[in-house]
Amino acid sequence: MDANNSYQAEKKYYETQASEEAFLEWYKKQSRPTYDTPSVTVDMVLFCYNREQDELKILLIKRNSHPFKDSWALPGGFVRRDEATADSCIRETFEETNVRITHQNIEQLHTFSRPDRDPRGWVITVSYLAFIGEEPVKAGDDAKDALWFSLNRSGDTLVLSDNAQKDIMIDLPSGKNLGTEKLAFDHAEIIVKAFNRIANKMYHEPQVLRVLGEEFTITEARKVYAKFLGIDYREIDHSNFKKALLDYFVEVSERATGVGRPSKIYRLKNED
Amino acid sequence: MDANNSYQAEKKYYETQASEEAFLEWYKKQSRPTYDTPSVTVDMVLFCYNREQDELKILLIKRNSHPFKDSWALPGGFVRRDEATADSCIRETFEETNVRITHQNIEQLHTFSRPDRDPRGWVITVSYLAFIGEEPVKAGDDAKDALWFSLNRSGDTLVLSDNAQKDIMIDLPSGKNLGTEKLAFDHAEIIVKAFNRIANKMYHEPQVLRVLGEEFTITEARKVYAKFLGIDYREIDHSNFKKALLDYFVEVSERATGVGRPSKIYRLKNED
DNA sequence: TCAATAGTGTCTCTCAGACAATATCCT
DNA sequence: AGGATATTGTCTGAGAGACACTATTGA
Repeated sequence: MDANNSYQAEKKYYETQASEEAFLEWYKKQSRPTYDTPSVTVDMVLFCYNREQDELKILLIKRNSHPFKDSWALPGGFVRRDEATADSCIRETFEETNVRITHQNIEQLHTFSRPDRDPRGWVITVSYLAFIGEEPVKAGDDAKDALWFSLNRSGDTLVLSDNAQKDIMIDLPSGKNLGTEKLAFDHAEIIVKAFNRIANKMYHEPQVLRVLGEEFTITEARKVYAKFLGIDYREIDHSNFKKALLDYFVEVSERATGVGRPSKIYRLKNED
Repeated sequence: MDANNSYQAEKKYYETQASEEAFLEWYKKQSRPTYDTPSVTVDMVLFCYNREQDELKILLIKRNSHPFKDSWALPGGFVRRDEATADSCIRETFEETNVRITHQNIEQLHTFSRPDRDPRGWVITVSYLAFIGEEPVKAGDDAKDALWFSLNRSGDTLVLSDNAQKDIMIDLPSGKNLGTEKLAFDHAEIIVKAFNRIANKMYHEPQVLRVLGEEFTITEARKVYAKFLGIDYREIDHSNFKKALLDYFVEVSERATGVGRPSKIYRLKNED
């Protein structure tokens, strides 16, 4: 206790009496942690869209180690020293799934900190959101598998599906897993947060359309929006949709392939 | 190296071979930290409004210990084990300033993680935003002072002022301190983030009006909005303003005091 | 009665949404 | 030619913003 008292006195001296330089020098010499510190992880909610299948997709990995071994989870992992969390997120996504994201299309979502959200102990996670044109994935060392799951909204339920996998179902209002196949940690909640955020912002920040890659047609954009609204794309009027979003688009070229009148091709305007 | 190799083998065994129960038991016995972990703090951006002075205010504390001793800073501090960050934020705000916040009017803002944002080393901060009717403040043990600073927007500059203190100036586009009086850490950036967030959302999420306490008049609400727009409140048309926001209000009573026709009193409707 | 304050009403212009018409391609 | 797909154009009703008017109070 005496030792502790003298440590406290010393601490107080450096914190309040000494110069800032002296304080920092002293501080760095201390081995005892001033406070108990949590681990910090990042999680990435990454969306893409497949034109042929008309499917909105979300990237998941299968965990190959405890906890939640063999469960599906968002890509992510521990933040390293000298890394901003956005960088960790980009790095981990690449390591686990071989998908390269840039700072352009990454957006911070929310930080989840329930003290019991990780069975290993105290782990806080900073979640991110991004959109990318569909890319091949390849599970890295840290993951047993990596897969684009189709994501469909049916009323208040999100259904994540893949032919070879059991469906994962999430209740939108509560953010809870519904079926037997459960996502790791609180990742269902994170996905719901991302989904709602996108649906709310899409009409004034159409970054979602990056799932279509650089270029897209009005109808393709309608299809993507329809996925977030949980409706058929034909319920979104072509003319009105175009009027609402044309300010964010730049026309780049004319024709395309396929049946019917060729569509014009657009890009997203650069950041406002 | 041999010791380390065998540790790695053991780790791999528990992570990938053993049962989850066995893994967790093993995990909790480990003394060596699996990863280097950052400290995590919270910061609170708290706004209020003083009717007599017609001033929007923000709560700052004067730091009484290094680093940034004697600088003004947002209330906040280290997150403790078994605490969600929102709880830490409420606790620290109370400890440092004697102001009680509830979960009702607290909203997560952003997590700041630049690795060099704290001279002590690796510290990540989760920032929060809240509104409260004006309350007396009293500096706690951790702070040398606690004060409501008036906040005025003049073009692209935020000016934080108090009669007895030097003005603090922040450039809105860059989030940088302008004058000689500088805020601690990256707190200028956090305040700018909060300010912009409020200004963007005010017309469809008028939670800002909680700075007026429970009840308020249309004109009082206009005055608060004008502060965020950096204009005189008379530039906001009474009639149009009311039309735009009436859906979020409930009329509670009629008359008030003062010169002129008595105003009606409103409350915010409960959460949608 | 006048100035100050606040609430109510009106006019116009714009925009969102429903729907109709036209254009271009494939078979 | 006919069906499919996409673009362009029109009509209407609701809402935003400018502005004028009325109501209530204190001096």
